[in-house]
Amino acid sequence: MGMRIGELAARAGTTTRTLRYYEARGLLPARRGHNGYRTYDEDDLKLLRQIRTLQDFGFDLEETRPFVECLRAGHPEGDSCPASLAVYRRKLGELDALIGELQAVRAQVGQQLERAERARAELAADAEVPGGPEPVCELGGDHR
Amino acid sequence: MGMRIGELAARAGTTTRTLRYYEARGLLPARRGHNGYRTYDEDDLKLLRQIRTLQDFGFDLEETRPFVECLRAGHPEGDSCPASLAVYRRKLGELDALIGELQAVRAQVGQQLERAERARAELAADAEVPGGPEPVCELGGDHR
DNA sequence: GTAGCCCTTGACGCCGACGTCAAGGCAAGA
DNA sequence: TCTTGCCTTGACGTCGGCGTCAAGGGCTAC
Repeated sequence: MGMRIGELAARAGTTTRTLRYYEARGLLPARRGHNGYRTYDEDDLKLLRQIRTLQDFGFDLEETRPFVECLRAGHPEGDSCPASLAVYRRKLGELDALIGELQAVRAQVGQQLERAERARAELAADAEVPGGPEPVCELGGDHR
Repeated sequence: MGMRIGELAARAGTTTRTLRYYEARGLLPARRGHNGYRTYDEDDLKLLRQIRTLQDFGFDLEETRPFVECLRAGHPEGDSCPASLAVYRRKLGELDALIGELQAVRAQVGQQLERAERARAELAADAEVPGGPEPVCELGGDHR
């Protein structure tokens, strides 16, 4: 029934280093066999998968703790407890805020790009009038 | 006309440490006075403001380099050069990709939250039938 | 016995953009 | 002269989530 750290890591698609790190952080403690080896069971795999899923969502390790504790308290899902739901909600707020900021930045950068492109177009057009097209600025850009 | 590092930092709303860091990175070299003090002028302030603006947009320091070099080459704006426009475009792509990922995560987390809330609602409803409402799980959550 | 694989702990490395502290120099005002 | 305030260089600390290396122990197969 039990497995050692290498197998657990492989089954969760992660590394032994990561598991030891989680243990050091108190997130995924391990039992020890007679020889000092860490021993895990299927429940640990479930905990670990919960952590990894949330990590993939961009949750901090600390934010996964309520989910892990909820599972260890015997609940069917990591998000069966209010503390986990609270983390979900907080994360949604953070995501919305971040997405909003990034969209604002995206708009600003887009405007800057358009403005700069218009400025270069005007320079090019001006150059047509006097004495033929002259190069404007070739600092490292478009070549190749 | 010249100013020392403290004044430049204050006028740009940053710190002396930051300016020394930029200099170490070769981004904002400084002349030196007779006593070894760094000396800056209004052009340096302009360079610095360009860097800070881009940093606020989330650009890496290295990504600001083409803008700085463009200004130092005598162009009116940091984005008057093709290399700068290339950075703009690359950044737009990165932003779009990132925003897309975050929106996908947001949707997933939203679904998880709804599912978990429904599950709890069903548990609460089930509890109504037998012998009155019983507490479901109070691990650290909603209190206060 | 010995090769080979897995395990153990400990500890330093990484990345980016600085913060923070230490020890000392220069200039100006009281 | 002494204090005050700004300046200098150098170097270590921060944060998260591990990667990577070192030195050594355990167990199995041959």
